[in-house]
Amino acid sequence: MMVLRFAPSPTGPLHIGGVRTALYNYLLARRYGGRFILRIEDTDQTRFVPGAEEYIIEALSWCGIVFDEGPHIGGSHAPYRQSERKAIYGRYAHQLVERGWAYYAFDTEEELEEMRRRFEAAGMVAPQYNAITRPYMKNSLTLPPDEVQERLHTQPYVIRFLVPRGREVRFYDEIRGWVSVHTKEMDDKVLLKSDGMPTYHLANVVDDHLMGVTHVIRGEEWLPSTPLHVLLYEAFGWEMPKFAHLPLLLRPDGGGKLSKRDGDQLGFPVFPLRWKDPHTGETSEGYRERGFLPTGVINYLALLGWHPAEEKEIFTMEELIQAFSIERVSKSGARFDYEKARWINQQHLRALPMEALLPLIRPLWEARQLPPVSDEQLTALIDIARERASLLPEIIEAVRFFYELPTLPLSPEKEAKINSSFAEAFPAWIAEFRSLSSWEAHDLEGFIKARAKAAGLPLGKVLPTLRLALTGEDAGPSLYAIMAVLGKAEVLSRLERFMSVYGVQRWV
RNA sequence: GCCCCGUUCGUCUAGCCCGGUCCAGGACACCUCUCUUUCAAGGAGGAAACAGGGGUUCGAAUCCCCUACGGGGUACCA
Repeated sequence: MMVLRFAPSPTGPLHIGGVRTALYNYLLARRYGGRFILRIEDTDQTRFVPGAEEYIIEALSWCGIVFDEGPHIGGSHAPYRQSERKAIYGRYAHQLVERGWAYYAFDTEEELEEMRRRFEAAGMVAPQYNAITRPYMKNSLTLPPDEVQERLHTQPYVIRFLVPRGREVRFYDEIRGWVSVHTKEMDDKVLLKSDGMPTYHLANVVDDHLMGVTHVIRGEEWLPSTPLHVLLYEAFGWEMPKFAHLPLLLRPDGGGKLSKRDGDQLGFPVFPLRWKDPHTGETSEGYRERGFLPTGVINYLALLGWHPAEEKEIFTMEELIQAFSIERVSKSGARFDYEKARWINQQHLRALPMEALLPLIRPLWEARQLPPVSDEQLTALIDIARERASLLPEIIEAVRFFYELPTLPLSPEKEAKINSSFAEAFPAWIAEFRSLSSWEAHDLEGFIKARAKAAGLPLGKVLPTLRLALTGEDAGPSLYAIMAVLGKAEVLSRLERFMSVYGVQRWV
């Protein structure tokens, strides 16, 4: 059975690139009826951020990405927080030492620093802990056995991987094909830190094995350390999962990968949900708060680096699951295009049935403390506005006329669009509106068209003035629909209000 | 510096593995026209790309090599 996992570290909010990684894992798991695990990689206790794990879970849940196992729901491989699995890694690390694949190292931070300085002075660019420098360091390979035993009991130590000499490590990446690296390019990475916690490399390999993970889909930043992971699988004698390294999400200006720190400095959110930094108190907006639909975000993200076999762009999650395949993921980094994300969201917004849209709009309406509206009224307003909205709040903005009287007098530019001959005829029109028996949009349209024709006025002169009088705007939804939702009394009152400012005398 | 990965319209990409059907297809954005009281939406059309150089071949976006550029990695971070 196929088993996939998403393994974020709770060092802050999950950014949009992380959501995409989770999504691809999820899609593949669902596509082949596999299991999907959430694992929290919190092995760096110094970087722990309160609330981050909860944020990650809520964000993915909002996106519609659901797990079969995880810290929030349990499962047969619990616990799912690496900090709670600490003892496991220690055992495996020592096992590697016994087998000769790893060794103890006692060098202090200062000694490591000193080593780097020395080798840099000798012309080395970025000295590493490897076959060349290792002999000069304090570790169980250079120190006499009794001293090693002594130090093991009296001072902190780490366990480092002993990179074998003279080997070409090859592995097949499902997206990139064969990748190979020579062990002379690798360094003796720390496997177990002096606080007893594992580093990512050890923890990820041990957990993936223990949890039966069959496919590791992660960001490209892990590609260079995959040879180490390959060697670890070999050292343990475990079967390797398949690897796929996703191209990175790049900043729109192309200058590097989209990072958490970019915040919404770029003019669009980089987080799924709003995040308030517990240390600085800074908040960053999320896609949810911007008014994106989760399906819209997911759809856009799916297309950022993956292309379906057919030329189709709008997908539901279910359709994505059916269409997804790792072979069609592209190799190169993708820049984030906020305009296209909006367009895709618009497509989803239009496809959303009213029953689903209404409960999304009502809380926004209420949060703005707008006048109370019945479901019928709100439905009518949404109907009027949804065609021209890409984001949820735009629906409310498009019906501003409903809850806000036009500002009179109008701006000079708008004033210039008032048709004087029609303004002159206003009193007569108002009287006739008042005597109308039906106030349905369709009937209003019929009446206005007929009445304009009779008066010899082109619609293009009548409607803009009427719109200005009723909404204070020179553009917007169908005027007949606007009149209908506004209701007869309100329309008449606004027309009279308009007349009181733009009375006939001004136009004679 | 070294190592790894990448490079098709402004952007996301199709095509590349299995050379000819590609004077390179789609989408967003842009421009024009159309519909419309207006703004959107819709419809029609347009401009817009194979990083450069060498090979291989009758023929290369597609295969090989080099160069350039971009990105990632190079921590007791993930």
